[in-house]
Amino acid sequence: MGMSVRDVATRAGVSVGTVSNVLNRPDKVSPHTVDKVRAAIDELGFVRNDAARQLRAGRSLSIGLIVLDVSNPFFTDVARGAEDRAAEDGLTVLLGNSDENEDREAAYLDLFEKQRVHGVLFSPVGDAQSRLDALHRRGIPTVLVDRPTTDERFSSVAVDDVAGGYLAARHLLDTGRRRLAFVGGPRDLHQVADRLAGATNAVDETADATLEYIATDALTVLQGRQVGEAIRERDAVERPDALFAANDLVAMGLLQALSMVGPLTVPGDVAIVGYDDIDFASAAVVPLTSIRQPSALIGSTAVDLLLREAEAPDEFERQHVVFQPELVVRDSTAPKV
Amino acid sequence: MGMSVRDVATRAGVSVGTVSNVLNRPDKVSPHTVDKVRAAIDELGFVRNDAARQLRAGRSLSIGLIVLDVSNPFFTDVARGAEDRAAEDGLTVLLGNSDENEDREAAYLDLFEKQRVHGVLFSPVGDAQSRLDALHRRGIPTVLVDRPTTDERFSSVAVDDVAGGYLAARHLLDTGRRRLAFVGGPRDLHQVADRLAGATNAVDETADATLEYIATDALTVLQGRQVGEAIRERDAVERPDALFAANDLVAMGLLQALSMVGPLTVPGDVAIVGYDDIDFASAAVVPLTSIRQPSALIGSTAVDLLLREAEAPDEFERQHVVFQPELVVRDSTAPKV
DNA sequence: TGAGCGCATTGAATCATTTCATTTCATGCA
DNA sequence: TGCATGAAATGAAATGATTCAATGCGCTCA
Repeated sequence: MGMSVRDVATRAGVSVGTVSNVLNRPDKVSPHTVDKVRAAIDELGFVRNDAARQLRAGRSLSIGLIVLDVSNPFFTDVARGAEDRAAEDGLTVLLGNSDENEDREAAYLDLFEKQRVHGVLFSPVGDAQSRLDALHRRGIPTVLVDRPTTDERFSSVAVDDVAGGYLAARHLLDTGRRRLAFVGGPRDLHQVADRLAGATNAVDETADATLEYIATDALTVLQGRQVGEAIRERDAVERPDALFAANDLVAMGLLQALSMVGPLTVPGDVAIVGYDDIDFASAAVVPLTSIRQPSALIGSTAVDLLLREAEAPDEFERQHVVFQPELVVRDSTAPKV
Repeated sequence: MGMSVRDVATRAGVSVGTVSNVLNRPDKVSPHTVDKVRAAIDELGFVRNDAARQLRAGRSLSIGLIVLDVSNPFFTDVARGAEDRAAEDGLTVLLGNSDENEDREAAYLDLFEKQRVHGVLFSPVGDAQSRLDALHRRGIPTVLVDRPTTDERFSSVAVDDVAGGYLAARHLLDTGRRRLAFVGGPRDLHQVADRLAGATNAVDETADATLEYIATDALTVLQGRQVGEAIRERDAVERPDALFAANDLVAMGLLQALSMVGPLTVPGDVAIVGYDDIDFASAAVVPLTSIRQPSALIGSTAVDLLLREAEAPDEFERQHVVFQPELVVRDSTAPKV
């Protein structure tokens, strides 16, 4: 228990400096000595103490990542991308789940600061201005994730939700639909606003097409089901022939309500497009057409920007990376027959 | 930047020892001095360096937690319970996602050891014998989560899956069903084996009841759908009138296949019980009866045992805590009319 | 007045690692 | 043989918070 470099040094008959060199720059040490030291490490079961390392180094070997919801596959994929990229530089990702709660978010930021992380990646709850100001004031490299910004103090990595909205609506129009409806809310979520804006752009290009906005209180299956039930009751002339849901959960609710009961069919009477391309989307009763985001790439890119900023905080130009989403076509939008 | 207790001490005109006392035992310091020191801390923006604290203390202020799948709501609830309990003792939970991958699991264990965590909570991948042996050899307090064991070297916190299986089957029998089928696999998952065993016990108590085992390769929606489609095609005499799925995802697949197409209804022709009571379960087309596990309680209890062991490693008697699951009745098992 | 008490404060030592200026030593070359 | 060279190894210093034995100080009471 509690073996230190000093114990290893004694055992191997060398100095502590040499043990440290074996650990960090084995090429600077003669092969014979390296062997002796490695043998001593094994015999004693020595495990490096990260705290001492970090104290000496002035900062930790980790990056903090705060997501809005760990159980959302989008964020777990982002985390995976970040971990893999960080591992390339021998760094670890500390994962915090804010659960859209500002107090939890603030608690994680405090923790990360005490831990002297290299920097923080995060998807802020609300506008988080005060917390962002504090991070900037303290000079902690910070990259905003899935949150477009023009703030020049921070880099950001996001996906073009306007383009995603356009893709979805364009696809519906291309497959012959004309009476579109966008389902989602609340409208002050930037994802909702942007996706709707993109859809609007596409509809505006097409003379005889219309787009209705149907608001929900949240992006959940239940909310989608309720909207779906309301739509089911409408007269045929009032009914949209295509629905674009702000995310896959809402889309699944719509699908359930429309296809379960009554005479309507998907995609026969109504086509549905979701957003996020979660696993459930392809496993739905009618496999769901959706918009896929390059989640892992978002994570790795964010780490990349973070490390570059951490290396040269003054010179590094903050960047705003925006990825393009991708349309994944499945049965729920097959053309009308 | 880089303010230390020394800077704070200078600013406040006191010694470093006093600053430390203000931080850790403010009642031992005169109120006037406390104010001076707090003011200096604010003015300088001093943030404690965890690495130095941990170095001195000999161990970190955290507990490691490794789960099989962060996106499974069961595990995020466990994590929440653990975090809350740990916070009571001023500790942090480092969350690692093994994703049922032994290499990732091993990497997290290494990390936690270098960090000198208080101990490790984990839900091992496979039998993990070698990793468990290593933890024991090094004297790292370890609590197994959601993994019943009789191993006297480790405490464990789990849910009685046999009882859960019994509850589910008993409920189906009580509501008048007689031809039961259990759907799930692979059978070497202890959850699958135990839940099936419990269901078998219940069926054995009832003279005219039968239980069929229908295997799946994994516990996913898709696998459930496939089984559901096969059942839909059976002749009425061959068809079960009640299905008990090894988890809610499988149950949802079954529900989709049975209730979407064809003449069968749920619960009219076939009743369905799931397991885990995930959010989706109550939002399904037919709200799903399910077995709920006290997930947060599992997490907090595990931390509890861990801390008691960490305090007195030699005296503390390892414990095997087993919680009882709970039946949550919804529409999918309404009695036959 | 001075001994005795207790609260408040001090600051050197400690934790484990890394770094780097210095030392050691073998080798090659004149 | 004497000297220069450079690779290898050394060990003291530094990182920042905490602890604890020692000290200071104000007060009471004889």
